[in-house]
Amino acid sequence: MNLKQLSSILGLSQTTVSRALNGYKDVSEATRLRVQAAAKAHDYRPNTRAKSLATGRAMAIGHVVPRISTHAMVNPIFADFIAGAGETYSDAGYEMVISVVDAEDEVRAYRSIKARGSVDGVIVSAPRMNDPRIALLNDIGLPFAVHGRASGLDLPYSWLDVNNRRAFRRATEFLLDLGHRRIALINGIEALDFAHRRRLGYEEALRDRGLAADPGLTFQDEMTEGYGFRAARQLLGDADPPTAFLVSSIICTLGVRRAIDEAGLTIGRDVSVVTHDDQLSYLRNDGEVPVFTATRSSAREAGQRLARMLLDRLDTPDAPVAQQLLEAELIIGRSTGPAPDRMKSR
Amino acid sequence: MNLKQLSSILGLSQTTVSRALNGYKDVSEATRLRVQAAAKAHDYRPNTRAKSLATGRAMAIGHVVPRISTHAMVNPIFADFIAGAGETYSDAGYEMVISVVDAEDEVRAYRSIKARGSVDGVIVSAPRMNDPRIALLNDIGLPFAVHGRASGLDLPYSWLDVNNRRAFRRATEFLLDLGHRRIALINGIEALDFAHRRRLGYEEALRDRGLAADPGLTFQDEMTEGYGFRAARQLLGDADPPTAFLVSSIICTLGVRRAIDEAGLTIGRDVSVVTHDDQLSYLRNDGEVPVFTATRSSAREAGQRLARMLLDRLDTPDAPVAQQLLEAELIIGRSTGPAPDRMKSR
DNA sequence: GTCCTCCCCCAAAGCGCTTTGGGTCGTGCG
DNA sequence: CGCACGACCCAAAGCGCTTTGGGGGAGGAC
Repeated sequence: MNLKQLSSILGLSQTTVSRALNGYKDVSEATRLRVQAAAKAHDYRPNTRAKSLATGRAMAIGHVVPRISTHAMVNPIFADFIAGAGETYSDAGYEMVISVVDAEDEVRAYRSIKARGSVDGVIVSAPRMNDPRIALLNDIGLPFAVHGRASGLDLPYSWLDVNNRRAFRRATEFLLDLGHRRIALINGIEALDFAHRRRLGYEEALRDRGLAADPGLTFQDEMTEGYGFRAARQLLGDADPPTAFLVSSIICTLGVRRAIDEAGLTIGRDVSVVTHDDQLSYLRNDGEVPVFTATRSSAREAGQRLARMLLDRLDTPDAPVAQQLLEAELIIGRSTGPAPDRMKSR
Repeated sequence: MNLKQLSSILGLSQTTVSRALNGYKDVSEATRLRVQAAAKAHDYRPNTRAKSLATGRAMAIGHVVPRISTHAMVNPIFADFIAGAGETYSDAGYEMVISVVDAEDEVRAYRSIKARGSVDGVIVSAPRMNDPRIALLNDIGLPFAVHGRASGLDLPYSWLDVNNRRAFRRATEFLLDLGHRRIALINGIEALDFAHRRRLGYEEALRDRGLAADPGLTFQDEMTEGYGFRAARQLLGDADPPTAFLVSSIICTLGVRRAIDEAGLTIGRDVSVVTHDDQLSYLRNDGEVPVFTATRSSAREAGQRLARMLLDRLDTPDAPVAQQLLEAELIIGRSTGPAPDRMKSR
């Protein structure tokens, strides 16, 4: 069923039917109702491709996910984030298109997306420091919004970020208040902006107490369970092991917990752990008393909000860029306790 | 830069330029090269919307993810699966569009997808027993391929599945061989086909040894960490607790491990655990000796293969439906050992 | 009666591409 | 020489929609 058929059934012109369905003024209430009824009866939906060709709007938002040819990684946070964004899109009548592109030529990919015109805008994920994509997108005029920020750029652009620096600063202070002095940081890859900011927060808190960050206590890598395990195992085998771990992802934290268990230590008593918790739906860290003390911020909600932000931008392209900084809550769970050293020294 | 502009620059007709770029016969090698060079120089890409309107092919595949309004869940397996599929699409010049739809009216959603014509086919995930979507898609003539199967239907359709029954049968036999008699099954929701089949495999293995499945030992739910924890905690508190756990997802297994740890038991000695392992990229269960004994099958690879299957189907719609049954490997890790009861009884 | 407004409605152009159905050469063959 | 046939190329139609730019008719004001 297409417009032509529908309008001939109704004995009206395509113009009138189109206007009736799209809520234009120039059509009597009576015919509008008649058209709507017929559309529903025949289950008519305008063909997306034709519609977007005519209007110039694709009614779709792109998400570009880089494919690292060497090491195939799918961030589980991505799933929750996507789900949140997807809900917003679907409510607004938009579709979500995901392009998997070789990380090597992301630039080409964005140009191509623009030229092919299959989306109205894109969400940029996992910005690096001085991320070149932002300038590029500004250049080619493809609307976008960034999940995170890019330190070092002073271009204006729309973003939504968690206050990673403050969150990790608070988490570190919390551990310091408990008497911990050797605090390990199991971070994400620090070329990524969020990880960089988390380290800044960690270092600030230490510095404020007159402590220097021990480079031997900080790790950075792709935030897998295995990485968490290996880093923690190594640290716990040291001559002067940390009494607390600050971990960038709950996935990673699972590995840290495994290493602690294997070392025969008890979490929350012998060793404290604070994690960042993106509230992944399959890995909830909640309940009356959560398992892990955590800086908490919902990836799904971030997806919803950022999608909204981009859609608003498409509606009013001339509005100033929007920026949202979300604060992570510090949730006290059962994985933290007073530093054991301190108790001995009493 | 569009076709019109490009062809006027070249002093050729749009027809010729189009044919040159699309590899048609009717154009001399000289002009073809000239056209290709110009296209590259001006970074020309045909507009997707116009192209698909003209050809009738959207060059996109849809994935429909249901949104459960009450309980928002994002299966982390989905992320890996999607990533695999996305790679295949991108290599084939296809895009992936994800529609988040209210679970209540999935039927309407599929009809709408067909009518709007924004994709050439869809992947159906998480089929239930007698899943109505399959007949529906056959009816409306939207090409599709299913990740899993739907017990109870004898329609022909394309699918790719893991041999869940055999995998869980083998896993159960493995535990039985170790002397375990009380084996808990921490399953997914058994209205979903894969979970149903896993239970069948579990029951078959028990029956073959003359054992009846104890209903008190089997659980089913959304496969979260929390569910695994609660189920295992409850079971371990029983008067006659199981000596082994068979778990449907590694996420769930993390919760089971937590419960076992909290009960002061040692995994692989006091309690054995076998899990299904989808080889999630952030939760690898590998290394020389994996942590968990597992039935292993890659979600990402499934995505790649199923995508390929659907694309092939689009190319040759009249070919018979394709079906692939993958076998899961049984990987022996450190989470299993002889049943403790048996040792006592020596 | 005439003119002007509204109110509804429509024909046709246009979005950027593919594809049909010719055209125009030049060449080889009888 | 004339004809058939390839090899190249092109104009125009068409994909299904939106939108421009009217146009007819009813009603009100003069």
